[in-house]
Amino acid sequence: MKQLRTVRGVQDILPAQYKYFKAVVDTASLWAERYGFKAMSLPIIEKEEVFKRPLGETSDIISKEMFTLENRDKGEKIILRPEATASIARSFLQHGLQHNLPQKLYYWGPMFRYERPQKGRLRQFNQFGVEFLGVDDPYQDVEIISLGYNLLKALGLENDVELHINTLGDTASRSAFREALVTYFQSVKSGLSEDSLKRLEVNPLRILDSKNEGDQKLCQQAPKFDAYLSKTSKMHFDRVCNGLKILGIKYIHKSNLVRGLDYYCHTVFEFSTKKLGSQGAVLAGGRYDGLTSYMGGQPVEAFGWAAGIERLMMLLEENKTFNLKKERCIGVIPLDENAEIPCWKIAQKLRQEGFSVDILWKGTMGKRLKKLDKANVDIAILMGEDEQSVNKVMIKFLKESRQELASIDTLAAFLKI
RNA sequence: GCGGGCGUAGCUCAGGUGGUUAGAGCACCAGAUUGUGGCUCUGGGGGCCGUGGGUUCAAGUCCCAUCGUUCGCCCCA
Repeated sequence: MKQLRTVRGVQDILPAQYKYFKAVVDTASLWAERYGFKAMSLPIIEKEEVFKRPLGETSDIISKEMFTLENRDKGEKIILRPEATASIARSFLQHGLQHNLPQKLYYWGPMFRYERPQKGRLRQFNQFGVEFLGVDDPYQDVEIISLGYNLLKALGLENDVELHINTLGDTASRSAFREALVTYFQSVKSGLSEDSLKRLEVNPLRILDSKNEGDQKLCQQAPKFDAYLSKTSKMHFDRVCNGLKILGIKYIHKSNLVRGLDYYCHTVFEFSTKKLGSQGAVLAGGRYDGLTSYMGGQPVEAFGWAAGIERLMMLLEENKTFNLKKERCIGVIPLDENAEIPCWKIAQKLRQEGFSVDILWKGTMGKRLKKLDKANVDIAILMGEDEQSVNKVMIKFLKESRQELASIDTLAAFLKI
């Protein structure tokens, strides 16, 4: 029989890696809560419409990366969510959260995109995200970016990433600029690369960050966004930059930073790394004031970001400067049959006292100690005939190569020191 | 979706121009060690050489396809 394996582009995360995954989620949750965000959970399946308009029909995610399902009884189309910001907006409207602004929400969970797999790019991957709804002050943009910064710093990754920011302006500025770009690039169309010809149709702003040399040359002569930015857009962005300076967060203004999703406006940013090949973005987001109105609700100003948990996990694994929390754990070894039940009771009691305890029922003492040593366990508790006769156990401190007898009744107190 | 590299033991990898029973290190198991782990030594188990087809007297090795992975493009977390 053929060996069963995971489907393309998805992965198991075994305990050896999961500890890093958990470190990312725990650290991110901790920091989100320090900023006043509240956790919530969203479904993995949604109606297609939740994403279609907000992300844009022509976006890659909608046009070619959706996992679709059929809802059997109604024949309606269901999709596996490709991201969660639109889900948040849907949930926000569904439950009337706009009546209690602002809302600070965070979530994490799997997302699905039908892409060509690569290192750091999976078809099922996990994102951790925060969304701040009901705020228009540019300093709040900075506040949320600083949460991302603090998270990366807490993970010991601040030297692995760069912060890139840009503004997409308001709708009017952006469409004026877009028009100017289209006019310009139409006039030099013959010099554009094949990819950029497509971009000209789908997302002309994208031509600006083309890696093609010919495109880049043409871009030098292209209209500049600055000339089309409205006064308020400019002020917004200046204030964001100023806020970052106030908090001492280094950034690079990349005027060609564009997001592929329609719902973004004004500030967009990404923390990106060079250590993951072409999958550089580890934590990215921006402002999306119009998102709720795409769904038929009142417009609500909002700012948020999402981080790729697996990408951060990979950086963490490589970096090694991050200290994983390790609980002190104990292994209990009954040396003969008579010791089994007393040992079991001891283990139960210690667990109730808050210790992590494993019982090793079988094997020679040497084998069992060896197992504990390999598992990096701190303390072994041994009980054989000798100990039982005096109502004690042997406590072995594996890291310190010493052991001493301890009374069973006062064991928990003894170990807590 | 497009172009390139790579798939040999659980892991990391050797296996010139095709030629006996496919190797190493680490890991695993057992013993040296019948109440004491780490160190050392000795032995052992493990392989449809990713899969399918083809060329050949003969394929881990060459060819084709396919799947997976990886790098770049695209895109993105």
